[in-house]
Amino acid sequence: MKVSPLEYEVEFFKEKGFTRLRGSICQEHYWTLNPELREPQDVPCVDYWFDKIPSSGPLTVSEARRKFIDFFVRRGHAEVPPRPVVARWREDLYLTIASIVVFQPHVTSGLVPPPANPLVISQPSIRLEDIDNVGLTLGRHLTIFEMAAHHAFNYENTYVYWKDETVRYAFEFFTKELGIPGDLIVFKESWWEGGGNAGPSFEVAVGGLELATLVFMMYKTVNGSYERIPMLIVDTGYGVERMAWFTQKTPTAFHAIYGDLVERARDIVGMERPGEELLLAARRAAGKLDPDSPESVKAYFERVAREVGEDLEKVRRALTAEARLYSVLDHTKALAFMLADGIVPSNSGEGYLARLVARRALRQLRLLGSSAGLKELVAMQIDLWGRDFPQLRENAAYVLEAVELEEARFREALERGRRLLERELSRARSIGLEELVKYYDSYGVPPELVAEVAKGAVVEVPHNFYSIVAARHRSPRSLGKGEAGIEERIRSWASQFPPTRKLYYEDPYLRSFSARLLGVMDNLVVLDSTAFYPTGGGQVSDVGVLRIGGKEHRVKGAFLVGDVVVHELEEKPVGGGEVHGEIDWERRYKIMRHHTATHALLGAARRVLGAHVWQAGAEKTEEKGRLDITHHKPLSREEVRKIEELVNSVINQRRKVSARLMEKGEAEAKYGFSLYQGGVPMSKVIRVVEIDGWDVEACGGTHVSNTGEIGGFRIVNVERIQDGVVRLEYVAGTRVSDVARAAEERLEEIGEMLGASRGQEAERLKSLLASFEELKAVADQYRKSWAEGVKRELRSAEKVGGVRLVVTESPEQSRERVQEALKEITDEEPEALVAVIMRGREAAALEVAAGRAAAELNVGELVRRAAHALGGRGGGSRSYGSARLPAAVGIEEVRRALLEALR
RNA sequence: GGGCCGGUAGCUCAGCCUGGAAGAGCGCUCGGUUUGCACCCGAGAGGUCCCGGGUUCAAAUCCCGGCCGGUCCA
Repeated sequence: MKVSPLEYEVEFFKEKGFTRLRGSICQEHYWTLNPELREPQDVPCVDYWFDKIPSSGPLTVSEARRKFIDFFVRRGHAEVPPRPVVARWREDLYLTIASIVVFQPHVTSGLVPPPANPLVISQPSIRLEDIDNVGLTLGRHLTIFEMAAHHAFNYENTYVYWKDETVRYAFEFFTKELGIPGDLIVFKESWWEGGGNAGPSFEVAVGGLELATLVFMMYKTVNGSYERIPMLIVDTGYGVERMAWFTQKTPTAFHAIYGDLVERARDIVGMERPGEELLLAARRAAGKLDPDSPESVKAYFERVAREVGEDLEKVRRALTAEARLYSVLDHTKALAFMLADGIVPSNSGEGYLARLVARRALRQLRLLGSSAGLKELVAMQIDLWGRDFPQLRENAAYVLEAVELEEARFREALERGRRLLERELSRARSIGLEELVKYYDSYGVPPELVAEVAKGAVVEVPHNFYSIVAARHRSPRSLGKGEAGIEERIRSWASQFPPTRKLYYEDPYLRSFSARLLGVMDNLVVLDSTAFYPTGGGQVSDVGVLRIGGKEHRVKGAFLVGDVVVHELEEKPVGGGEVHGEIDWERRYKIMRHHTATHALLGAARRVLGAHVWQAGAEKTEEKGRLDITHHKPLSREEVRKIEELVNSVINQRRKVSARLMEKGEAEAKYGFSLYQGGVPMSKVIRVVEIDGWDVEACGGTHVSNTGEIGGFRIVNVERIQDGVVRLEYVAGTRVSDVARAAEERLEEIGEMLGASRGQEAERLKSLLASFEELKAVADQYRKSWAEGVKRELRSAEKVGGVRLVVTESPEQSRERVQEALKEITDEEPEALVAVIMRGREAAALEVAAGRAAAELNVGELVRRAAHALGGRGGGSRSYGSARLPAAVGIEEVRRALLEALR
């Protein structure tokens, strides 16, 4: 888009005497007080030289954050606490990647007012797209960072502030709070786009380091063009870690962020400390380093080597090792935050992202030649950041256990891969690119490990290895989800009606009601109010009857289109006006019990297993409830029992269950994001269901009013349905009795089959098994004597063409048994040629085997010819054959055919 | 949610491409040898070839469907 220069003309610049210049290398426009600054002072146009720029004194990450927040609080901004790094309130994002994410989509779309306006926040954020560059750039790339931000939301009728004030704040903060000389601060003109929005922006850079981005969100992107949105949003992002780096002037950002943790981690890994000179030279050069370009990386190493007067290889090795150490620090911090916010590592969803980070950290450790584990490092991160982020300490036990488990899994995967690879190598094959990709993609073995195991037999690993892998995964775009497959025709018809009054919310115990008929299309009916609960939130819809025009119609179900409840009848009704409805109450009550039981169960599971337990799916029907929860390992019998007992005691405590509508922001502030167990409602007001002192969730279902009404609870099945997800199935209320009866009836049935009286089933089965063993032994005896008989017959049989032929019938119909017997006979009688007929109803099967002395015979061919002569088909190998013959074939007939074929 | 790999003895796996009597190593049991600890020799037990269907005279093997595990990517 062609951006008008007017977008960047700010009153403050004129007032202060800023000039607009254009860089000679980077060709971008920027605003400065100092025309001597020939470039916009940003990577990759200049070296880092911020260490030469004065500041008001070194700040830790924690201090820089505090300073920022206090500055804006003093200027009328309200402090908003940070959210989790897992974006639970977003359906389209796994991780919180910026502070603005906190306010999307509800605030930015204008649906919900912000918690304060203007506001200030410091939001821990995680971005994984640059994970491979972490470390090498000495801190420009991080997976986890804090984005400090002040936001202002300007509505059509409420103006807060816009560009001018935002730029003033930035200038004032950097000069007064950080002590940066104003003539070294550069505002580079830029354009920002993301999440469907766009707008002009300034990148604020000092001495090569970009310290902040000031975005003025004012467009939305529509098919590649821009449309003004009614809101004007000030979206800023100040890098807290960069402020710490800038003020501490340490060789790398990691030293500024982690302090002495860098050296402690170095000791754990067992690395030498590089000379200060090397790191300082690296920092100067890192400003122009483009980690995605092999040429730029090469030039970077060469320049550092030249400046410190060292051997290039030595420098490359030292800096690569440093980069690995730094990325281990970065990844262990990201992992601590991800796990503490409740991610369970798995092979899909956000769980996979945690696994990705853990495995990359482990790989870096391996490449450093260290056998150190992640656990100790993660524990150190919890220690370092736990004061500012208490969730780290609260969930430390789970975090460390999950880390340990991930490590074990990775080791197992590598072990498996190593065995496969060694086998492959023993077949003296060389390892090419194709194999490298296969080992990584299918078995999780990174290419450098393949190279290590395969030694010389491996091709070079291409630098774009991971994009080669990624290319294999490019899949056709998935279809847009659409609202659960409701036909467009129905959708547009239904949406013309006013919202249905939801009587099932006003009184979940309402069984019958009167309403006015608003519309009919085929068998679909819309009323002005209804007690029929429409399918949603994992709760199945009600069924029942509607009396329309004097005739009763069965209601098969109901569903929601927007705010309109659509009833699905068995046939099209006639007439209209007053309608009387009645729901199937027995069914509904069972569903309500299961639904409330689900909430009680989730509360119990979180208490027994930990706060990382989240609902991963649920269904409540008349028969049973089903709840999928995130958890990193299978539940023990003991844990299941504890959870069940806990739910039953909640039932006995007769806790109050209440549902009420709350302002979204208010509910979040009061209860946290564990509200959103079943997804995030896109509305200003949400319905909050609370079991007093036990569980609070945003939920649109119907519930009993007291846990006592659940009436009883029994977990009937537990299974692991996916890595990191455990499924619980359970029944409540009178269904407990149904399930108990069904179990009893099953036992009775078994008892009857066993002929055992009540309570004697196990004894009876034991003795039956004993007699079964006895019978098996007897059958073996018979088999043996049958085989002996065949052998006797063989010995007395006439020798024809070097073999003795016996044709006989088997009392058993099992191919396998006959083969077993034939094997024994032919092993013992080398000259044997034995044919066994097994007679079935439709056809007879023939099995023929020969002993060793009959080696020159081709049994398969023999059988093929004989079978053909007898009107069947057959074949086989040199020593064994089988055929299918007409059912009535006689022994003598078979003998003659075989003899015929023999000559 | 999708791609790729896999499921055979207690364990680790071969056999599958090219259909024809289910194998190896380790472990286990017994016997011998030895009496220095991953010793050697011999014998033996141990199988729903993941499940279901199809093709075929014949399926661990080929085809279809399902279940389970691993792994990479959204």
